[in-house]
Amino acid sequence: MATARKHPDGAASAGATIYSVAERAGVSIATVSRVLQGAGTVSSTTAQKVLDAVDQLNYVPLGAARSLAVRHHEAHGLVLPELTGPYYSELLMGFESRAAELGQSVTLMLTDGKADLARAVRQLATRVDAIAVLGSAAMPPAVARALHGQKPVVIIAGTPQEGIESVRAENAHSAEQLTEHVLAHGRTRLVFVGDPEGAPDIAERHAGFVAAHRARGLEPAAPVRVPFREGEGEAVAERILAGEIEADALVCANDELALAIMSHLQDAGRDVPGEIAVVGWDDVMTSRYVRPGLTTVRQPVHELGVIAAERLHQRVSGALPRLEPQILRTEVVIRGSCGCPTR
Amino acid sequence: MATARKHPDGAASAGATIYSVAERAGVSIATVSRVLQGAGTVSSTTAQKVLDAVDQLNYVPLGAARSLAVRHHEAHGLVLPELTGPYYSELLMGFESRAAELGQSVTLMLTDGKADLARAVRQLATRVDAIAVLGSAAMPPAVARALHGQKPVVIIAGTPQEGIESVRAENAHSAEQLTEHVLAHGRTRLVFVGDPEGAPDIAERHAGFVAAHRARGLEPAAPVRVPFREGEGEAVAERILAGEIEADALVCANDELALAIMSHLQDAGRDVPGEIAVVGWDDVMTSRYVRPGLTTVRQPVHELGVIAAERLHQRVSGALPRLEPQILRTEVVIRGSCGCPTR
DNA sequence: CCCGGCTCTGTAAGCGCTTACATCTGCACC
DNA sequence: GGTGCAGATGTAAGCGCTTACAGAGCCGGG
Repeated sequence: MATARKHPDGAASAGATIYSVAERAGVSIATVSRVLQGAGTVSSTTAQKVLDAVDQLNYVPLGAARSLAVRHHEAHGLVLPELTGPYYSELLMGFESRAAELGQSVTLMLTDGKADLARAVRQLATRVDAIAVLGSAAMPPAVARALHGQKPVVIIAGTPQEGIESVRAENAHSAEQLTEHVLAHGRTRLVFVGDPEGAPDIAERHAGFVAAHRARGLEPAAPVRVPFREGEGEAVAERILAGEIEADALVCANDELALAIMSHLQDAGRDVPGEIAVVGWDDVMTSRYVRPGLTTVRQPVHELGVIAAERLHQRVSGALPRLEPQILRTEVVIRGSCGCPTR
Repeated sequence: MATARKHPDGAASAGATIYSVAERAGVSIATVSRVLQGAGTVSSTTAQKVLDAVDQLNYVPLGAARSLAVRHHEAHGLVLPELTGPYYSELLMGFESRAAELGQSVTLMLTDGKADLARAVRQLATRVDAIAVLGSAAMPPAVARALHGQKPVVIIAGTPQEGIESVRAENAHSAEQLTEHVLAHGRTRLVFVGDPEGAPDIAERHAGFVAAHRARGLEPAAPVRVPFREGEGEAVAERILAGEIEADALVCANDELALAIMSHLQDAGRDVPGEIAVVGWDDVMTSRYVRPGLTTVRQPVHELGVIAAERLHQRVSGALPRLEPQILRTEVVIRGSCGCPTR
């Protein structure tokens, strides 16, 4: 009846193992495992003994050992560029909540500021069953490809790559709608602010911008290519104030940019939207608070995260990759900065 | 010379193991491990053979197996309530960046909306070497205590608990300073908005609020106890508009609250700061953009995250817990909403 | 020419779990 | 009273790595 014990030490609570628990409860490690996993049949009196022992020893199973045995990490990886602004946070919240529901931990990796990205990603791949990557994350395509084939991968809001699953929000159509809305206000010199080559979704938004012009037989002006940094907004505003950029409406690639420009312009005494209209993208919190309210586009960011976690889990559970990109609907939010009297 | 191989299959690249790599490279698994870990001495020609094999098989080591062998997860856990607003994101970014520098992955858990918190935390404990918990995370103290003793724990911005390491930003003193600043503007009916019992840092801020009054021989009014939700701000504003709350200055527990109230008040035609001053806490992005700019307090949130990651790592590496709480300095940011002409 | 001491590589023993399979009860049934 | 079966438990074989230890070459010095 003596319990097998290659593990002589039963002391250190900090190092309690399934063996010490088994010994203390007077059962075999198999029984302990069964009780803890709720698998198999165990009499209730035995189960109680085990539970007591677990309690007394303050036993926490070693995840790595279980992972090795079951051959699953029970964890999903998420790769984001960074976390400023509400976009990524919201996405992460969606991802985490769904992953947790599915019993998966989430291991986060931020790419910005990382010296050796490839190494970091490879290291991540080592500890998770599947990985979701934000399209805008500065991830060498080669890395993404290497990952794929090793682990299920889904790309969020990025250019779909051959054979890699992807999910994103609709961009081009709403951009066209938004642009058309501004044009309908009678504006004629619209300028797109943001770098279409900087990220795939920006490219799409720009495409919508162009399409709206073409639909009216207009030729769109060249975009003002700037990165997302808040500081860039000021710079753009300066160029406008200096007359370097001529425009009566600005279609910005995101709200941060739009807000910075708008605020700077207003400080310089310009009338927004009177002299110049400004619209953004993302519907961040600030956009509701500034005056005039910023007209923008709302994306189902939270849901993007949820879906990514969901797909990952299904793939890990053996589902086949979904061939075509999943595209979620967005919504134009009209406030005052476009010229509408709304508020 | 034949390589040991209990593992007959050498096919499936998706399932490449150290055995298949070893076999392919014509060496033993020990050598493969040495090459990959950069430990021990391996001739460069052998190393190259291994590297080639790794490449061809697209081999990704199984983290769980390594963790089990080295008896470290090489991962830190971080428990936050949620991720809206810049506070938690910034913290997380600090945490992640430092953890990554130290070669640790970060596994994130969000408590809001989690049905079985205790279970979730226990599950987290299973997969990481150490855990940082945000003080405001709705974590049953019992859980925190159970964790502690199992794994190193640090509490961020929370009430220090017996024997548990903690790090936070200074609150009481800056709150006193901020309050005194408002009082110095000649305001007499200040009201604290926020629930001192809701979170330990709020309690401290309230204490500072009270102290500033006492220092002038004034008796502070009772706080308006409301939670953080943005919606609550509107409700408070309504109560002020209705004359239910009498005040010529509002000291709010955080910026979200302050902004919501201020914006609502302004929409109703009230003059801020003319009729009523409003100050907040956190210096979120929006606070720079609204007019008047919101006077607030800036905390070294990023650094809080960095330090937490740092301490965790040191503890895992055998360092003793730091006895007294580490307290970081904050900074009052004066803008216009307090009555200053600044801008 | 032998030997000590390198350098490089292989052998094998775990790390702490899960789980298929074997074993052992006890009990209902004939 | 024997048979069969279901329920409860134990046995032991891995899961894929790391690493202490040992062995095999090889070099130079005495």
